[in-house]
Amino acid sequence: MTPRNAAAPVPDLRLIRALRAIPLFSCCSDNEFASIAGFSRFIVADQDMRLFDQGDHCESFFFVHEGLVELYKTIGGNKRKVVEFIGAGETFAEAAVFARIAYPVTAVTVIPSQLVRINAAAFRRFLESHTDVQSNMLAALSMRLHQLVTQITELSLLSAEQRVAAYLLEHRDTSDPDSPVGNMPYRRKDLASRLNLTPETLCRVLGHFRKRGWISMPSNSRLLIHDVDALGELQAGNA
Amino acid sequence: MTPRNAAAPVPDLRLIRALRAIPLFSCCSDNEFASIAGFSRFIVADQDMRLFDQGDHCESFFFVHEGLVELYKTIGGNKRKVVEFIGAGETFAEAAVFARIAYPVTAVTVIPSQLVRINAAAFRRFLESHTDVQSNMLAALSMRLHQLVTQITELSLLSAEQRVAAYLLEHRDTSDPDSPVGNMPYRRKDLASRLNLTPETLCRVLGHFRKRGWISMPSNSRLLIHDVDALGELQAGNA
DNA sequence: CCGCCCGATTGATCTCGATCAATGAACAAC
DNA sequence: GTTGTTCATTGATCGAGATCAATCGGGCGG
Repeated sequence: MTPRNAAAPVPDLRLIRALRAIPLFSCCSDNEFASIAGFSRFIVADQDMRLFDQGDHCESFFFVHEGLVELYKTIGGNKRKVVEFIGAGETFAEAAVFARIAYPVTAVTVIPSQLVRINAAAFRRFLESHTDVQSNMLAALSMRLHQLVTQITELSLLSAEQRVAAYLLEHRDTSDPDSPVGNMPYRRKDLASRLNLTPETLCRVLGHFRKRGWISMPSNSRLLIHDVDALGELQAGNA
Repeated sequence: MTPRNAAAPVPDLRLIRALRAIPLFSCCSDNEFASIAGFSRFIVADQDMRLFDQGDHCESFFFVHEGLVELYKTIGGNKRKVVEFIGAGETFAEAAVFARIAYPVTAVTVIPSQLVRINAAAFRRFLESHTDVQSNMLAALSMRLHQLVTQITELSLLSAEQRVAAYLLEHRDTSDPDSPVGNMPYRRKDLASRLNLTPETLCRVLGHFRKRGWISMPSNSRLLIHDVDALGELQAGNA
C-alpha cells in the first residue's frame, strides 16, 4: 500500500497509466483521468485471487490491465459454470453497477494480474457530467450483449468439436498473423466449463485435432493452430 | 394507416399513448414525447410478421406495446435458436443501435401485436441531450445482460425438467397471485428452442408435470401452475 | 533422486435427450 | 360433411457426450 497524507495523496503512476489504457476512457483528458484516479485503485493480484463473490453488494467494477480473470456463476450450491474469461484491455462487472444489483457472478484471477478497481457510486456520479463516456459505455455493454447472444447460440447449436473449433478461432492471438498462435493460460477444467464440456471431452477433442495436425500443444498453456481453414470448415458445416 | 398532409402530419394518438408506456422514457415530458414521436411509428402487426432479419442494417429499435415477439439466431444456414421472447412493455434491438452493428438476430411476431418502431440515428441524436434517458438505457441493457448470463447458466447446468420448471416459475403471470397462471401463447417448438429442447422432450416434460398434478393445460395456449413449490424444489435441488 | 499430489489423458460404460416413426387432434378450405 | 395440413402427443431406438475408473506425467519438497 502506498502511504498517503490526509491532505495530499501521492498520485499512483501505475494507476494513471492503466486508466489511459481503458477503451471506455479513450475520450478523456488529463484532468478527467486525474478525477477518475480519485476513486480508483491499482491492484496487483496473484493467481486465484477472489475479487468478489456472487451475491456480494456491488461496490466497484474492474479493468484488467494485465492478466486474466474468469467469471463463474454457481447454482444449487455445488455446480458452477464459467461464463466468461476477461483478458487484458477489458472491463467487467459494469453491468452490476448500472443495474444496481448484487454481483451475479464470482470473479477470480486465473493468472497473476494487474487490475484497476473503480468505485461504483463515484463513477456513476462522474458519468452524469461526462456524456461521451456514457456513450462509450452504452456501446461497450451492447457489444457484450451481442457476444453473450452468440455464446448462447453456439452452446445450443454446435457440437462439442464445433464449439472448441469456434472458440479457438474466435480467441486466437492475432498479434502474430504469420504463425497462428493461441494462448491458453487456463486450467483445462475451466475452459471446459466455459465451453459446456467435461474436461475429458475437451481433452479428447483437442487430441483429435492434434492427431489431424490442425493444432499442436508445445506446452500445457500454449496452443498453436496450424490449419485455420480446417477448423473453420468444421465449425461451419460438417460436424 | 392515417392519411397525412405533407405540411402538417396528424399526431398519432396511439403512438403517443404507446410511447408513454415505454419504461425507458419514464422521465420524459410532453415536449420530449412529441419530439420522440417525430422519429417513431406505431405499427400494427399480424402474427408471423418479420420485423427485421439477422444481418440487416440496423435502422430502428422496437417497443412491444401489445403482443409478443421472438428473437432467433440462425447458424449454418439451417439451424435456428430462439434466444428470447419479448413481451408487452419491453424493448428490443437497442443493443444493435448502440453497438452500431447489423441486427444479430431475426425478429418475428408470435401473435398479432402492436409495436413502436424508433429510428436509430434520430434516437442517438436525441440521447445526446437527454442524459436521464441515457441512464435508463444503461440500466436496462445491464439488466438484460444479467438475464442472458442467467440463461447461459441455466441452459448449461440444469436438466430438461429443471429448465422447464425454471422457465415456468420465472415467466409466470403474476397479475393474479391467487390462481398461479402462466400464459403460453407460443408455438411449442419455439418454446422448446428457447429452452434448448426438442418439441418432443418439452411435451414429455409437460406431460410428466401434468400427471403429477403440478400444472394443467385447459387450452393449448394456456397453462395453469398448481404447485409452485414442487416446481421450485425440482428446479433447485433434486433432478 | 525419490515419493507425493494434482491435473491431464485414455478407456469402458451408461444415460439423457435427440431422432425416427406413427398416431391423434385442431382447424381451414371447399 | 370431407379432405388436407399442421402441430401436439406418444412410443421405440439411437448416439453424443457424461460418468466412472485407471493410468500417466510433471512439478515440488524432502
